[in-house]
Amino acid sequence: MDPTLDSTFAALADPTRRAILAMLLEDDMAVTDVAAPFDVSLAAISKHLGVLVSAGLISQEKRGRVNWCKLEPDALREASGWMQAFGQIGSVDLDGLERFLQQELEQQKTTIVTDGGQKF
Amino acid sequence: MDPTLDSTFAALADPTRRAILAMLLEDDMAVTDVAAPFDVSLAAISKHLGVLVSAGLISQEKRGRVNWCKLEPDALREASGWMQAFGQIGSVDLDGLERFLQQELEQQKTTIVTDGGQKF
DNA sequence: CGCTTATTCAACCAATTGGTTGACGATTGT
DNA sequence: ACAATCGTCAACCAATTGGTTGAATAAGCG
Repeated sequence: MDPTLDSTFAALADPTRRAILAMLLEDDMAVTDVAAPFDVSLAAISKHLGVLVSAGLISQEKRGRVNWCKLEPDALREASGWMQAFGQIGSVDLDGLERFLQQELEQQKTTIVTDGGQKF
Repeated sequence: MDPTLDSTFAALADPTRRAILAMLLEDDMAVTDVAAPFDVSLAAISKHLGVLVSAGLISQEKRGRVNWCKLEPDALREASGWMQAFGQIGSVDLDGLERFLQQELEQQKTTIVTDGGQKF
């Protein structure tokens, strides 16, 4: 609703929410399907999705009884722009980024599978 | 101490801490000088600086009785990369990234990494 | 040595966060 | 009509966060 830098960074600070974003990168998903790989309650995931909606990082559209979640990557632009102010970062190697992204996604899934839902 | 994406984003989620980082962009500063423009106690700023140190976004070096704060922009690199991976997907190479993710998923199904080292 | 400056520490407080469970409204299928 | 499914809501709980104040530590100064 009021996507600020605060809410964007706060939303990204949680690994479960970052994993959700990575999942939504591949396809729009129903809330239940988003929740499936995680070892927390559906209500907890519903809350996480609410945080992501508030930050403008995803949108939800209810069709029938299914609430579809859709990535809104534009919301990252403002936060990304803030970081560009720190010019020292330099240009980005996209291949490296993809590997990095994939690694985190994979680590999320691995943690979920092997860790029995411990806190990460 | 163990700068993760979690701690980096969490540190950036606070506007006071972002302002501190912007100040340190121009010069290294003593804690007292960092605190000067803010309308909160020195102890509060000291805590904020502690959060930034834990996230690896700054370092502190005590010379005499003055604790100098120095920006460490490297810590922003992986966070910035994570975000830009999303931000550029729509305009750049969504299909390519999806193929990459899918391919890597298949590859890593066999080599399950239980990396406790939490690099991200 | 004693005063002042610089900074952290410790205890406390209110608000927020991430999680739970159970009840509930709404939609779909038989 | 009835039951199952989808998802949110409300109440609760423990841990964390951002803030306070006051005492404590440490270093420079006259």
